[in-house]
Amino acid sequence: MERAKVTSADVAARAGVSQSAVSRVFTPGASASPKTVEKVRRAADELGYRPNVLARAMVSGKSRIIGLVVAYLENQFYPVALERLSNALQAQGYHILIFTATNSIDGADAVVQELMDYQVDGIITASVAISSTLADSANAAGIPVVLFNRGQDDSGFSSVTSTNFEGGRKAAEFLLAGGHERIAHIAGWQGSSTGRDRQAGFLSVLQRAGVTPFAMVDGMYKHEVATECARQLIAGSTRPDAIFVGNDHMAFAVMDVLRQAGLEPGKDVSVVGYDDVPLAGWAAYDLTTIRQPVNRMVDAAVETILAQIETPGTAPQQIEIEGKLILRSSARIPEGWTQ
Amino acid sequence: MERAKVTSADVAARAGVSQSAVSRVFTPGASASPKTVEKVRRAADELGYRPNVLARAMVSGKSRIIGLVVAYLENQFYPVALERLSNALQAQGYHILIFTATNSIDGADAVVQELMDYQVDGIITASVAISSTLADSANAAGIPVVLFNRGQDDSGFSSVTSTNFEGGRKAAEFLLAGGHERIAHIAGWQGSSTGRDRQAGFLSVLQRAGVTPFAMVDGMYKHEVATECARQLIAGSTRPDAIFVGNDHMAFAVMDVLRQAGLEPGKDVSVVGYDDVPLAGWAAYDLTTIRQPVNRMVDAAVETILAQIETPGTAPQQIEIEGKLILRSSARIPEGWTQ
DNA sequence: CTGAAAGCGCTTACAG
DNA sequence: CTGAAAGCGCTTACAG
Repeated sequence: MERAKVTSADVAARAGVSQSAVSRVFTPGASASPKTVEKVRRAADELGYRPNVLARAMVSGKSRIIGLVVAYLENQFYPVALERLSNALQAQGYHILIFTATNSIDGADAVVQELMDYQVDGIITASVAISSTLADSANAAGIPVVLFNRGQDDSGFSSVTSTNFEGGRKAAEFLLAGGHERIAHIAGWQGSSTGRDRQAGFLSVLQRAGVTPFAMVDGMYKHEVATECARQLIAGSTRPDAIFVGNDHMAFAVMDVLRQAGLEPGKDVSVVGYDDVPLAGWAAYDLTTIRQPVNRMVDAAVETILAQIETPGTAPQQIEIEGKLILRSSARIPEGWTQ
Repeated sequence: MERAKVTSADVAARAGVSQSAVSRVFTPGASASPKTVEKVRRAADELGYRPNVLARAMVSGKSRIIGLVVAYLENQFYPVALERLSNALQAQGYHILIFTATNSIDGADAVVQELMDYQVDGIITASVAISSTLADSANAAGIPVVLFNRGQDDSGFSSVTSTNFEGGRKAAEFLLAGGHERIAHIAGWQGSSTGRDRQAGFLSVLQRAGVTPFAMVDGMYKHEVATECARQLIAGSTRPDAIFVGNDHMAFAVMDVLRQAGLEPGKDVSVVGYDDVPLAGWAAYDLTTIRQPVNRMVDAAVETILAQIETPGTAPQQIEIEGKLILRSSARIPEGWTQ
């Protein structure tokens, strides 16, 4: 029962104008007399005509589609970012073609290649790195790429992150000021820039203070891995009195393990996370954490990618947005501590 | 520095064959001699050629794009579903064009219209209803629509839900069997079929048992609304001894409120949710809930939409998948209770 | 199996 | 402002 698609030619016939006239009426900025506009709009309404975006994309070379590669959707940070990203892009007349990837390099590559087959105007990768081969390929095709919440030095791409090194420092300073003596770190995935930077910032402060971390392991940004790490951390005869965890998602797992072992976060063991996802503010966790200002990060990503798309020649930029420490009850607050 | 796009004509020239030959080599099922295939593949590789999906879509009338409308991304149920949906569709060579919507009818309508402009092969709406006007329009265009986690009687669309009425019954039976006497219900949004069905099932059991609900309010599927509802529920001189909450996302808010008031879920007040999102299984909540088998729901949605796309004339179906009660510690378990 | 040609539904110079 | 025409990059009958 599929009604034949109505095209601009159908509208033209009904309105008694040329097909080009119809096109102009639907092209912002094109010129048409009020009378033509009127006739065309009426005919279009009667016929239920809407321009075929794909055809427009073919001839104009602009698809108004942004490819988005995401992973780690269990981590609340990403759905929240995705929602805002989609809204911001929709408001500008762009839409998101979404690809889910594993966190392996290969996974992202295959997916980005497919993205390019769709003639996307730009690509945003969230929490995913891509190979330099593919980087070259995107660059050659003139497709801007923005790395979201991940940096990649060699790529020549734009990136938007929080000040991860600085965030790691803040966590360490806070924990040190709290008088903790056995500070452990369950790090973010060491295969990612964010995991490495947070850890490096954290270590830099400890080192300058002459403190050796109680323990340091890679939590891989995975809930189950963090659970296992936390179990082992508290299994020995001496335990950490503080744990800096590479992101909130893992910190929740750590807090669950502590409580099940009868340890109270904030009292027996201080826990500091990274991100400040909504859940971190819920009473069940009330997690002290370094906030990644997701809204500002998204806005920056949108701004930079649109600039590169709409003003060819715009240079890629590496944007870092400061994150601040959010004090809650999961970690002891140093006497007289002021941000 | 944008290298000119390489087209099938470029490849043809280099391979010394016609443009049609190149097209055939890249069209699954088309005929080409081994020698042609060899020459074309080599030339394509050397040039870095990949078919333009948009051009293919235009002529074939198949975009291999599925439009997805989502909302409520803070509720963990949806990101989890989205991830699996995207993976399942990618595996079949389809991709998702994502639109975020508010939960208002108008929002979804505007968005679905835009989706159709992209010539999507099908539309999946998660947690969003669409108007009958738009339903007509999608039907007329022959675009299958699948409602995910939402039903809509009049639309003639496919839908995939869990057995919501039955789920509401189960919750009520469980709570009654547990000897609770003041059972409240913070319902899912009454503007949605899921919210209404769960409530109706719940009420049907209470009614047959001659029990009047202690209180019944609409939590709108919103965390903050549920927080407020819970506060009021426990503010009076008599309190509920059990609360059935329309989904897990709201149940978490309820548990937070109870604890902050010094009430222990599962002991002072039983809480039962709906969904069984991953967080429900984490120790901090350990929420008793009716599981919506998200994987099976997604698989059913994919199956039905692909059937309708690839075999025109396939009738829409309303699929209901059974959800079972998951026992955890947030609600008292009746003596000798067996599922 | 293969090439020449038409056509998918648009936008955009080009003349008028 | 407007129409005729070319062209975006493909697929697909149609002959051979």
